Amino acid sequence: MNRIVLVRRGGAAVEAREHAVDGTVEVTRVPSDELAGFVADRELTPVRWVWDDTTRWYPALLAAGVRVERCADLRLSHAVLRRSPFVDRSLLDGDDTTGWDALQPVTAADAALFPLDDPADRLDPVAAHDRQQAALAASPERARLALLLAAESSGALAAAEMTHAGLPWRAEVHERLLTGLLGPRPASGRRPEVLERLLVDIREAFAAPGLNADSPAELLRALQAAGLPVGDTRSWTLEQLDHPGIPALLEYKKLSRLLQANGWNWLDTWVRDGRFRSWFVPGGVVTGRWASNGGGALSVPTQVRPAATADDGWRFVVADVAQLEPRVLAGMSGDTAMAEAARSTDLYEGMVASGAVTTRAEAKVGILGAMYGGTRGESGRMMPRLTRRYPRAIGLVEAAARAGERGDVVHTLLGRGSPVPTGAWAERSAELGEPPEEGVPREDRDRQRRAWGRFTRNFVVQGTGAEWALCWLADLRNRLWRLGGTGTVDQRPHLVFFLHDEVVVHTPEHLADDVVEEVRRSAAEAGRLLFGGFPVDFPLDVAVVRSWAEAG
DNA sequence: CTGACTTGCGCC
DNA sequence: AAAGGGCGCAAGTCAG
Repeated sequence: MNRIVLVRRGGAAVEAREHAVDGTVEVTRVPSDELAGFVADRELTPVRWVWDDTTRWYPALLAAGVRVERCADLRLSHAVLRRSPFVDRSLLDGDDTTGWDALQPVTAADAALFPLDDPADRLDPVAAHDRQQAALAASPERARLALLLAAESSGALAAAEMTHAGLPWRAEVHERLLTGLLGPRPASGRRPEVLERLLVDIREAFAAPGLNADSPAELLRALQAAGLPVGDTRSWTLEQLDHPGIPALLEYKKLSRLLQANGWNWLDTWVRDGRFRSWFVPGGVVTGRWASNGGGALSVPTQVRPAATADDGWRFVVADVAQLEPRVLAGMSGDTAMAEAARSTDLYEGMVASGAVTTRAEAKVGILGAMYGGTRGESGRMMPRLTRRYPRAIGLVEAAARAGERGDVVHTLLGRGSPVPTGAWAERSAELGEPPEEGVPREDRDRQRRAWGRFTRNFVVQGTGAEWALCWLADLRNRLWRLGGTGTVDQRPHLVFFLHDEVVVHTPEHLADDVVEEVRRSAAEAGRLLFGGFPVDFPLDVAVVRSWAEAG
């Protein structure tokens, strides 16, 4: 398949360098205002677009109604390759390597700034692409790495499309919900009346007339003055207390949180024209998970999800994977016993059925403890039994933890590397018998060492889970496009939300059943891509709904 | 005053 | 004795 490298040449033109499979290169100068038409034309036959950064190219193409099938995102690929233990990093060295290291994605908030002085314009995408291809070709694990890079780049396309489309959101539903819980929208700077009433009760109950319940420090002093033995003001802590003022305080905290995080200001800021508009940030987390920017898109509370409602004549298809990470762990470790338990729709029940544990609660706490490094209490007690039953799965996370504690780098199945640890505990000089850094007590260093081990333990599972999800998303994106017939991305079934192990597709109602089918097929395909013939299942919970709140 | 940090809580 | 991973966000707090 031909690759076309796009290079900005000032604001007015783009240079398109088409690399044919036989090695020849054809260079075309395209005026910027003709780029969308050029891309649309070349998309008629398979091609891979190579560009410095999807967030710098794709939004404008989408705005012009042009969708691309595949790309190579040099910024994201660079980030993966620079850290991968599968890569000879010296092959990536060039004059502008540090520039690629530092390159940040852009969001619409920056858009006004970046054409004038964009650091990306000081980078050479042609040379970077050559170096990346050479590094990939020289890797002993190039098949896995190539899959990771393709998935990462597809994710970048999906993210831009989701950002472009926005999540359907009915402001009037959201407002009704707020008014019902908090009272009418107050004047700016005032508390809603329900909060005011609760505050009166709280002040009275704790004999603290001027108390500002939004101040943790002030609140803590008031609680302690009332004789309550607390060291913080978390809801979970307060729930343990027996005091007549606590119910009102808990209610206040809950409603206050709703107001601050997803209240009227949130609506004003993030919802426009019936869409919640935030930015998905592929590769925003070291493990490979996505981050988000704006409106807290990764933590939309279930409380306000009723407002996420499909357009008239459309539906949401909401799908999530049950227990993604334990299944991924079974697959990547080749643990047949755990994979057997994963044959069940509920992996934890599968563990009970096999006799590994007695109750589902035990299974859950044990597995989560194994993946997060919890060794206290219940989950700690489960470990010997789990280790006997699932030696390869538990062995894999234990090895990752030990490697992290030594200061070593660990990697995901497809080769994403963990960061190199910094900090006094990780100084290699300590191993060479040199005195440890002044002023850092041994206990502190040991605690930091174990904390890093928990991070690397989780990294391998969370990161491989993110790879599975990326493959799922990438394959689903293409299947949805093929379902659609004609029209732009948001006129066909299209992704509107993605969060670690869950997707939401917005689709014309008559295609909803087809979308369900494609969601399932793409999940199966993701399993094949990562684990080949190894028999580990990824069952989905799928719902066709009008509102996001109806799912799950 | 701004900016950096802390606290607390939402999501997976 | 203590020992649970990853985020984003808003408000409060505090130093400069």
